Amino acid sequence: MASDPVDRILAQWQQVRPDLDVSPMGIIGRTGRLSKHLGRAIQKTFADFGLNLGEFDVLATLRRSGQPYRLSPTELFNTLMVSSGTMTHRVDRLEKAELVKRVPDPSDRRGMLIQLTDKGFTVIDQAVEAHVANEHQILSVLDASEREVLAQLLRKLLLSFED
Amino acid sequence: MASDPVDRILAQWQQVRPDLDVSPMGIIGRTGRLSKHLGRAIQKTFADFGLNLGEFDVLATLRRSGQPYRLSPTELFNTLMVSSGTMTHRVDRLEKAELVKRVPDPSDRRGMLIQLTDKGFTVIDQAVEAHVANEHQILSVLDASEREVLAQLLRKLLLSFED
DNA sequence: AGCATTTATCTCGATGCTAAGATAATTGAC
DNA sequence: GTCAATTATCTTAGCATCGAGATAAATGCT
Repeated sequence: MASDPVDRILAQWQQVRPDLDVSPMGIIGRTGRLSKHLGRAIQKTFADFGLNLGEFDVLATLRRSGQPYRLSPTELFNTLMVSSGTMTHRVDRLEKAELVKRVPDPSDRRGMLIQLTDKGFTVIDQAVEAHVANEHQILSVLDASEREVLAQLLRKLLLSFED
Repeated sequence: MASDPVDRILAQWQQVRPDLDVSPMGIIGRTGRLSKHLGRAIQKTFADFGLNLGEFDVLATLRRSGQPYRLSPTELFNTLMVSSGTMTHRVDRLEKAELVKRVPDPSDRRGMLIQLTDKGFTVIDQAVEAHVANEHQILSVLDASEREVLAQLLRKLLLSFED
C-alpha cells in the first residue's frame, strides 16, 4: 500500500520525538483530513441546488423524518450537532429561499416548527438523489466488504461519543 | 452491536425513499460526525496550553519538520489544507503570543519563513505529549487490530483524494 | 394557586475561515 | 536582457459558526 500524507507525518514525529507513540494520529489525523476532503467533494453537488452543506442537512433531516415534514428547531440542532444560534440562521436563510417556513407549535406556545415547503420538498428530493450518487462514486475505491468493515469500525468509535 | 444515530438516519431514509441505496452515508455521515466529536474532544487539551486546533497544527507542523523548525507560509497552508489568508491570520496570532516569528527568506525576497521560538518549542512539546496521551485514551475503545484495520481503510480512502 | 425552575427560540458580539484581489519579487521564453 | 507569466504573501469583505444572554412560556413543587 502506498503511503499517504499522514504516514509522512507519523514518520516525521518518529524522527524528532521517538519517545512518543503517535500511532493514534493514524486514525484521528486521517479522520480529520478525510472529513475535509469529503466536505469539499460533497459541497459541489449541493451547489447545483443552491445549497450549502448546512442547509442541505436541515432539509434532509426534515425530508427523512417523514410526513408532515416538520420538526422543532431543537430537534434539528440536536440532531445536527450545531448550536441553537446556528440553527436560527440556517432556518432564516432557508425561509428566505422559501424552502421551509416557520409555523407555531400548536401544543407549545413557546415553540415553532420548521415545515418543509412544497418547493423545499422538490429541491431536497432531487438533491438527495444527486448526493447519494456522488457518495457512491466517492466510495467506489473500496469494495463492498471494505465498506462494511469501515462502517462497523466507525460506528464503534462513534458510539463511544454518543448513545 | 448497538445502533448509533447514523443507523437511525439510514433506517429513516429506507422508510421514506426505499428506492435509494443510502448505504454510503454509513461511512460518509459517520466520518463527518466523528470528526466533529474528535475535534471537540481534542480542543479541550489544547485549551490548557492557550491554543486552538489550528494554532496547534501550525506549531506541530513546525516542530515535527525538525531543525531549524522553520517553514514557509505556503508549505504550512498546503500541508494543513487551509487557505493562504487563514495561514496569515494564524501566524499573526501565534506571533502575537510569541510562539513563532516571521523571518525573511534569505533565498527569496518575496518570501517569509515562520520560525518556532524557544517559547513556542516548549509549548508545543508539552502540548503534543498531552495531546497524544489524550488520543490514546479516545481510541482505547478499539483494540490494536481494529485500530490497524481502521487506519488502513482510512488511508486507502484518503489516497483517492491526495497523492 | 403561586412561584421558582426549566425549556424553547432568538439576538448579538466575537471568532475563524474562505475567496478574490493587491503588491512585490522571481522565473522563463524569446 | 526584456517583459509577460508565475509565485509568495498579505489584505479585505463576507459568511457560518459559537457562546452567552434575553425573552417568553411551560412545568412542577409546595
